[in-house]
This record gives sequence, C-alpha cells and structure tokens, in this order.
Amino acid sequence: MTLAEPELGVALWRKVADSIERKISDGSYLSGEKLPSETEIANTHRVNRHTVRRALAALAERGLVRAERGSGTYVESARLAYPLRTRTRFSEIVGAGGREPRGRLLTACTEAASKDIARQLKLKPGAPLLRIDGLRLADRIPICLGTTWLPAERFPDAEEIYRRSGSMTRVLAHHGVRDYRRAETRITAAIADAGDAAQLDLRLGSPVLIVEALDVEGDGRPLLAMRSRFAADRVQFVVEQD
Amino acid sequence: MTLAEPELGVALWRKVADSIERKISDGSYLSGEKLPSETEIANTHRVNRHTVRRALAALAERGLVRAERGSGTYVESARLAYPLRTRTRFSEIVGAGGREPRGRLLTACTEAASKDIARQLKLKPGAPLLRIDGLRLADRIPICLGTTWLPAERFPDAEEIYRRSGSMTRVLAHHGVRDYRRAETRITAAIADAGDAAQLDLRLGSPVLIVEALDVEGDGRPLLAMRSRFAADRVQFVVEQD
DNA sequence: ACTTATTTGTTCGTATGTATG
DNA sequence: ACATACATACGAACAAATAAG
Repeated sequence: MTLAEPELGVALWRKVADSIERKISDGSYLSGEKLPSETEIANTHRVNRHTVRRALAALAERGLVRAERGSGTYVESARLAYPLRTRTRFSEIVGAGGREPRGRLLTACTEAASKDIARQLKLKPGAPLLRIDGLRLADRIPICLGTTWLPAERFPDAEEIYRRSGSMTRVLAHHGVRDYRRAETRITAAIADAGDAAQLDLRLGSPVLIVEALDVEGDGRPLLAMRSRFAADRVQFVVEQD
Repeated sequence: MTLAEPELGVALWRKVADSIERKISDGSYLSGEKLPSETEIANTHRVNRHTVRRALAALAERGLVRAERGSGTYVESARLAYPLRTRTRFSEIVGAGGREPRGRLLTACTEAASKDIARQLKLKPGAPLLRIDGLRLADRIPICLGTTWLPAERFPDAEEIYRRSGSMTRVLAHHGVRDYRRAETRITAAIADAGDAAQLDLRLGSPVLIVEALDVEGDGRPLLAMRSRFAADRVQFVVEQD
C-alpha cells in the first residue's frame, strides 16, 4: 500500500480543511470554541498530524481559526459583526472592521410596485418604482445581495446618480433628503438558491440570512424598502439594546 | 401513454406541494407574495389544474398559503414575528400571536464555564455554571432549542425552581433579581445538524437561526448567557429601531 | 510554588506521485 | 528515458507554552 494515495486529485489536507470549515460554517463548531486537538483530528480523519497542521494552517491563513500554543486551536469569528442600528451604512461597518468595502451595481430598472412593497412604502400597488439590484463585498468577498426599491416619482435622478456614485446616501441627498433612518428590520434565514450561490460565491445548500428593511425620513415617511440576502457564514448581526 | 403515471408511489399533488413549500421555505416566495396562478403552476409542473388545487389545498390546510377568490393565492407569513426588545419573553411573544406557548426542559446540569461563556459572564474559566437545555414550542410546533447558562454560585436554587415553574423570570426573581434586560443579541444562521433536525422537527439541511444573547441586571452586571437555535422557516426576528 | 499532562510549534528523515524540460 | 523540482503524506522526536492538580 502506498502511503500517499492519489485520491482523485484532491489533496488530503484540503479534505480535512474542508471538513473543518464545513463544521464551522454550519455551526457544529461555534465561534470561539476550541477545536479537538491536532492529534484527535488526525485520529478521526486517519491522517498524520502534519496533514492536520497543513489544513489548520490554511484555515488560519484565511482567518477562520487561531492556534494558541499549549492551549488549543480556536474558531475565530470569521463573521463580520454587522450592527443593526438606526443609521448603519455598509461601507462604515466594513471599514470599521479594517476591510475594504465595495459595491457592484447589477441591474437598475423601473417596475410596478408589488402589493407587499406598496404597503411598506405607503404607495398604491402598481406605482412606479426604481429597482436597484446590487452586490456588496468586503475585501472582494461577497457579503450580501440586495434589492432596493425607491418611489420613482420622488427620486427621478436616482438611477443616474447611483450609477455614478454607487452610494444610496448620495442619491437621497441629491433629492433633498438630509435625515433618514432605519425604521424596521426583519430577519430570517433560508437556503441559498442557485442564483444566490453563484453571486455570493456559496456552495449550494448554504444558509443565507434574509433581511427586509424599511428606511424612513426624519418625520417617519417611508423612503425606501430593501430586501437583502447575506451569506450567513460571513456575517453576524449584532443588536445592541439599551 | 397514460396521463396519470404511477410515479413510484409519490402522489403527484404531493410533489407539487413539496416544490411550492420548498420555494416558500427557501425564500423564493417571500411572505405575503402572490403565487403564480393555478393554471401557470399547472403548466410549469405539467400537471392538471386539479392537481395544483389539491397541492394548494394541502398547503392552505397547514396555514402556509391563503387563497383569495378572484385575486390569487398568497404566501401566509407562517413565520412567527419575534420582536427583539430589551424585555422579550418567549411566552408573551407567542401568546400575542394568538398561539399557545409551551416549554419543555430537556436537561439541567452543572458544568464548568468555557472560555467563551466565562468572558461573556465576566467569570473565570471553569467557574461552576448551571446549564439548562430547553425546547420552546408554539401550538405544539417546535420553535427553538436553547441553552442557558447561569452562574451556579449566584443562583443555587435555579435548577429546582426552573424545574417546577419552567420560567426563567421566576428563577431570577427568587434570587432577588427584580430588573433585568437584554444587553446584546447576535444573530447568524447555519444548517440544522441531526440533533437540531430531530428536536425541532426539521428536514436535514434546513436553515436555523443561531442567536447568542446576554442578559444583564439593571446595573449592567451579566446575569445569564443564552445560545438558541430557531427553525428559520418558523420565525422572523423583528428589530424595531427608534 | 511545583509537578505533570496536554497541546501547539519546530525540525529532522523517508517516501511517493506529478509536472517540467 | 532521465534528471530535477515540487507538492504531498507519514513517522519520530523534542521544545515551548499552557492547563490542571
């Protein structure tokens, strides 16, 4: 028997790394938790300790785990802490974590308001809306896929300005909105469909966090509605209550 | 060719129902959204409209959709709206939705504080903790699986009282805690593991919302830490910002 | 304060399969 | 065909930090 079997082209340490990563991303190993020792992992996977170390090194490189000599290897919260406050900007949150925020406009078009969105924005169903689909990234890693709906009549230049600046804040400012805030955020989760998986660079079957949010003006009038899908293993929403 | 093929024992309408249910639970059809018309569904699934009606009836029976004559069939928000406030009690939230809250104690034992929990509760690692695992249900439908950790020295009678009353509020009150509130809630999502799936009555691969929460006393001293896993297709967290 | 066991970090050595020229 | 370089994998030993008693 050869000690190093070809194994269909996939390196052994990569399999071990994938196995550990899966357990982290599906919550079997929670953030901060201590992993089994290198020898234990080696035994359960029936590989040499070196192979485990190679796998752990790869995960540590990506910031998923952190080794402490004499103590153990711990799961790092690779998840971006995403505070939900009344005034949260994606770019600020990502920037605060020392990462580089990016956004990519996918599509922008006008469409008629669905019953649901119309109710949220206090418009009549069928009212013209500007719909903007975008992808947001941190350090080139896709974080969320979002759709924003704006009343087309109130924000006639929205598409143009958003296309140029990539900033929703600037779109609103241009139309005279100085002060706006998050009124409500609703969160649930689902499984990534093929489209999500492709754009968020996820495996099929990965969990996504689904966020429905409504931003309003200072006086409470609805401004825009959002529906976003976050790669669940890359973010953790933080609700600070006070 | 026979129009009604046997299809390996699974009724055709059940397949259609499953397909629709999957789209609801994975977020392809969002809550409140209008489904395609019965004839459309019939065409895409290549079945008779009667078969679609049978499928929709089964889903309506379970409260997942609601048909409106002359308008369409809409996705019912089967998801329990779960507000995240400083003072939220599971029983109140469920009761407010006109459903009957229940709780089942799974295990209660003492264990040493992990590094992570110790840091949260501002204790030394290894400090004795009372650990309570419980299942919470609404109308006999499992909603979440939670673990609570309490400092054992501060709450010596906790196990006894929780076992009798099933109420965490009562445990705290007995030890002289009048005022406590939620300090922080962290939310992410993952895939249900075998244990989750069994206890929450989920299919394997279903998404779960993972909540880490910390409750503190009026003066900010940590009281208890919680880790819960919610069936994602049964709840939607609501963060009201003001 | 001390000992002991555990765990990660490091450095040897050996061997095999793959890609390159 | 052959030599070389490289990535992969296993084995053994020891150093250094930590945890537990």
